[in-house]
Amino acid sequence: MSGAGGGSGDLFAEPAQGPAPASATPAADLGAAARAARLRALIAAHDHAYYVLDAPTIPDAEYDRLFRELQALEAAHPDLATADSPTRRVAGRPLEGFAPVRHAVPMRSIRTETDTTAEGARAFDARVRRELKLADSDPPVVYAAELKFDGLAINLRYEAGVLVQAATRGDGETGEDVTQNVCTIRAIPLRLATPAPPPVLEVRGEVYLRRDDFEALNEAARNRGDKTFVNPRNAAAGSIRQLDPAIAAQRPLSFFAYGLGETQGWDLLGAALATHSGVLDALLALGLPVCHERTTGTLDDLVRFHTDIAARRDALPFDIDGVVYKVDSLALQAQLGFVTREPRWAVAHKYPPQEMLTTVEAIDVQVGRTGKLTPVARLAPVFVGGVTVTNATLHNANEIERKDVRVGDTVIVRRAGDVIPEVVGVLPERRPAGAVPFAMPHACPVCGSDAVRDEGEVDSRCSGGLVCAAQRKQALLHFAQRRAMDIDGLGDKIVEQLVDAGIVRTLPDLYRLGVLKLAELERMAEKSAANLLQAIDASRQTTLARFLFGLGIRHVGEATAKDLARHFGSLDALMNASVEALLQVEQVGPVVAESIHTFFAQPHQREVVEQLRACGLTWAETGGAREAAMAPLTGKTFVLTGTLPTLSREQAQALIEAQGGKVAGSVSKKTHYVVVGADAGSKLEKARELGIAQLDEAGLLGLLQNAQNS
DNA sequence: CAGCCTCGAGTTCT
DNA sequence: CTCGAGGCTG
Repeated sequence: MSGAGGGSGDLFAEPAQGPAPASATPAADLGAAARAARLRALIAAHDHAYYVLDAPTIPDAEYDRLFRELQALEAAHPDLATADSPTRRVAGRPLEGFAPVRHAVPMRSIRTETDTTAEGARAFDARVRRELKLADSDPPVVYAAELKFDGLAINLRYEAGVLVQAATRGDGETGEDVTQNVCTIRAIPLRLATPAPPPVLEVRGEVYLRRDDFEALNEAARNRGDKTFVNPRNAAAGSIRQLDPAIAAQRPLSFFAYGLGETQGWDLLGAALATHSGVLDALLALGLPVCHERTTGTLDDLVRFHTDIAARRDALPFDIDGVVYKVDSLALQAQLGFVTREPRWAVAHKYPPQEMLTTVEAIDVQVGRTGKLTPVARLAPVFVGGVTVTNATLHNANEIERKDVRVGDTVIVRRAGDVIPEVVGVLPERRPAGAVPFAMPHACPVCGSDAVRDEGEVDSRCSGGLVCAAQRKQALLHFAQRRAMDIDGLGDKIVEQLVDAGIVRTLPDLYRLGVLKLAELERMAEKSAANLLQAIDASRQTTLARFLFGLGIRHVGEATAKDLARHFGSLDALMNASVEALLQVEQVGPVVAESIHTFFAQPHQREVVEQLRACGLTWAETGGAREAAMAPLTGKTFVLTGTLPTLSREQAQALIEAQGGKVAGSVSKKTHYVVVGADAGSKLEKARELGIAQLDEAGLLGLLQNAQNS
């Protein structure tokens, strides 16, 4: 089916024409009426293409031009304005309140399956078969499965094909008239795309906000200093209940149709309407947006649908809170009927909620390796998205101020596609009396040194440096981590004790530990003490890059440490390098060069380095840049994706780097090769897009072999 | 100078 | 994984 305009082929290639002159003659009025009708059809067709088919047909500027021409025409000829004119989408006066609307057919809720696993579908199937008195030998029941959107349920009433009223669900019997606001939603056709519309057609569906539209909306609100919305659902509901339609018009709301209310003459439309899925197809043909994430089939298909959607839930462009199963045959639906107010032929099958309410019990301040003070919300434990959450970072003072999180507040916690819990927002109405705004401390909570927040910075930092026990602990943990010195068994619990007991104050102290000292610690039996000492001992033999990374110089991470090691070849060459010499290293600019130079200019740091060398730390040194330039893969950038058959990611990286190549984390134009393993994801797609050479493990090994021989 | 690309740093729970 | 900042490129 083509769009609302009726389907002539030149619809999208309308030549530009100016608005009709205001001082039109009666003859010109006839032209104006035809032109206005033409414009309405064009705009409706473009809206349909953009919002329903998701396939824009003209540039925004061109659309705006058509729209303004129609507005001008209708302003000049008020009698031309019609009920289905798209100009209705931006017009309208603020309301005093919403008029109640009694639903001709109640808007029922559907019961929720309690089992949240994919197997929950079986309980529904079993109930349906029992009600229908089907034997095991009878054929399987056919179902329709679709998404349960997290938005606001709306009833749209079309009379003779024109949208005349939109109402919220309310209590199911009586809702509110929100026609003006709903008219601003471009995805909703103001006129049905059929030459023979039924006398009455009520369409039910969900108004929602796409996640990206929600983010953009909040971003704009933030820039204006306005209050932001907590989640897309609240934003959608708030927009629909806006009294001023001009505001609602600016909210990028979307809509999906999923069912019917009252109908008159609808049954004349055809035989396809024997099933729920046929009804949805018919609604789509009438120009209404219907979500394409749906399926029909038997029980196994429902289970598969639930599993599939669960896996892709976070990647969907909008929030859902589950899936819905319906008996597809309308005849069977009628046979099943209702229990009290809920249909027996449908069930909502929800996923574990990704958002939950909890309370803030305290806001603590953590001190990081660089001295950064990070406020952390201690939460009453909540089970959200499959795990119990008790902590959530609040990032910095700006973030807290923006969300205005206070101790005692009830907050919404989310665990989105990433794993990391996040405080989404506060419910101000649940705030206890006397809750005070959070203030960042002006002294380090660990060592009491001044906490400084530089001009233009969002972070506060403890100025105590290594005097601060927190920073010392973090520095030790960083030094010991796998990608640095790789000291197995030196975790946060042990470091905590070592520092608090005053046994370890500096990095070299680690290498002077003995069994006797370790025996003083809790949870440190002979065996684990021996293991730890063994791990520390093994770490003496290392690489220059690991050692540099382990020192924790600001702005020197793993990649930069490798660049520095390759360029200078020896620690002494690096320690004595001038800022100018440091700037010669690739990826090192003024900020990084200054940071490195300052670090090694401090006698205290040079002392630490000397002591570490005296403790027996060694690594192979090279001739530096000139020698590195001889390596066969110098200047080549690789990206690893997926799982290789025999090599681990680390092994592959080491092999590439051994010959001067570099392994980057993401694919870009500058990538030379992408090494593709099993279950490769988005990186492979990107590589295809950019036409970058692909290697499998054998190809990589071949390349390395060739490079070595040449 | 703007926009792209990469790296560093911080974060939670099992 | 994500954000922000530093470095590089056109």
